[in-house]
Amino acid sequence: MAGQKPTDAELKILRVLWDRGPSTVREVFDALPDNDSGYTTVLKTMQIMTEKGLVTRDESNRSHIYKAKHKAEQTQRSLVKDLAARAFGGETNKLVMQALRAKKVSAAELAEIRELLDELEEQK
Amino acid sequence: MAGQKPTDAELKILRVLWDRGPSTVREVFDALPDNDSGYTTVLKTMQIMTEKGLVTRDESNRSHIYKAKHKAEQTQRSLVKDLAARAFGGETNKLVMQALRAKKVSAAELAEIRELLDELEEQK
DNA sequence: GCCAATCTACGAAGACTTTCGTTGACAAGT
DNA sequence: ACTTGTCAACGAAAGTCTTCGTAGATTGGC
Repeated sequence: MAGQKPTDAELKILRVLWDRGPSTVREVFDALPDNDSGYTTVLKTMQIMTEKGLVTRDESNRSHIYKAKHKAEQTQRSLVKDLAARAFGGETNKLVMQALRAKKVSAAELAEIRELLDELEEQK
Repeated sequence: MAGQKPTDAELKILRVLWDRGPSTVREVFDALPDNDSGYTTVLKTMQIMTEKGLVTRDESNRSHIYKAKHKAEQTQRSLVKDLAARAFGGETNKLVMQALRAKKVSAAELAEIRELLDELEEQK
């Protein structure tokens, strides 16, 4: 019941909706980085996302207003879980370590992660 | 030139090859958890992986011996990077934090992550 | 040598994703 | 009212992924 996994094109659209909040197709289209696909492509994809339940829409105006069904954090977390399962046999800690090595993380960000670690350890 | 992203079925096979080392199709097939696909399906997928350059194979015996082209860490890291880009706008630290919240990580694992943080900080 | 088992190779079917052209409804301006 | 522009809806095309049936080659046992 966690809602299914968005495809690449769907995820791009979700990211716009998370950023902007409820939006029309036109607004999403304009906000998409690197206009690599046409307006009707975006429209079609958003219609499919509605069928799948990834977004909801308000049809009371001519320009329908679309809204992401799940918060960014929820979807992101399930994507991370999915990758952990598929590529790391569920060993989330391995995923974390690879992520940390994959790209430079600033000192401030490292500190933030440390705080989270503290918090998680307190919960025991 | 980092080699492309493996699909779901391909990743399952790669995980077996990483575990077992160079293997025949039969060995991979037998090692696959939850035999959800037939022998020829696995064979076909591995042939495609050869074309794509995800694996190499030694054809000197009748049973060809397949080998993952890239090490687990390389592929895993690029998968993590890819997810960070697609779902987190490249903010790897956000991905790390979601991962840590997504699933319980044992105390020992937390400690391991702390060590890595120390190491990364020393590199400055 | 012959039969059965095992292997590679090929091709095609079905599902899913992404793409966009076209159509018809509606709106706004003149 | 007429024209122009914007919108949702539909359907079809192309690409990819996963599936497996079938065919042909090779090996091993009898």
